Amino acid sequence: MPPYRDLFQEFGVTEQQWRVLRVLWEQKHLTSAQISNLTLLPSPSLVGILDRLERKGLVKRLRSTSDRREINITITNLGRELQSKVMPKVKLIQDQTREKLSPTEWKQINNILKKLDRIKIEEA
Amino acid sequence: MPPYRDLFQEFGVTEQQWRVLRVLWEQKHLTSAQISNLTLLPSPSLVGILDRLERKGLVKRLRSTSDRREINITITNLGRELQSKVMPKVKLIQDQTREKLSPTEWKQINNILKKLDRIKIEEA
DNA sequence: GATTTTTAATTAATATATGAACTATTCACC
DNA sequence: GGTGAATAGTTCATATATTAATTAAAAATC
Repeated sequence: MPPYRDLFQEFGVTEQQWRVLRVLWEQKHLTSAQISNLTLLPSPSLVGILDRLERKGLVKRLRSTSDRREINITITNLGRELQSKVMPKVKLIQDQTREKLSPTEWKQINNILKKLDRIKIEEA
Repeated sequence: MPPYRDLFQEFGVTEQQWRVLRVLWEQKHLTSAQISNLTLLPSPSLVGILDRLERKGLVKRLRSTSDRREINITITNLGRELQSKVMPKVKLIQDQTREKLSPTEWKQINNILKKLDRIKIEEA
């Protein structure tokens, strides 16, 4: 099993669920659309992902009072605890991955990916 | 909608279904396990993908007589027709993609991907 | 030759992706 | 100030991924 999935599974979340927690960690609250933009997860998928995160008590949903169409999503204390437990191990894996490429290759692939991302945006 | 998905949808197949047809195009028949290796599609997914391809009359399943555990999968004439209709348009899109990168960048990313692929195999 | 182990394909349960359609609000314009 | 267009979130139907479990057949071992 791939290293990240393996790690996350140990803590009972999936890779996509982690992506959501990750952006919620830094912003106090976000709407579903904002999370979708930050994580590139499609909003219909997000409904289920948030359901499952909520069921585990890792996030909370609160309807906005200013615009009653919006729903503010917040990470809970439990969610924060998870982050602090898992994040160090995530960093470890990241470092190991980066070490498998030379600094030059690392720069090259980042440039190319950036370039391809620009193309993607043009097409959208 | 991404260009390939867009194209395939016009002809009523998905990207994964196309990946299967693509490898069947060249070999007279393959087992599910062989298709899984060639396309990197997990075999449980393959069951459904082959079901849908079969329902559309694009492939056929035939139990092997030599080893009755195996099932030989063949592309039908209809499947072959689809290939010859769609393949030219696929090539067009491929060329357009390659043109968005310089020859140097193209080489760089291929080298890096090859390297990362080797890493993946090591981990497996 | 009967028992155990492997292997090929499948099923099952859960999670996610994709595209369309729908609901409730808000906004824009007349 | 009401009506139609835009927006946020959701639901729906279908397709696929993931992991574990299951079934049938073949191979290996004793």
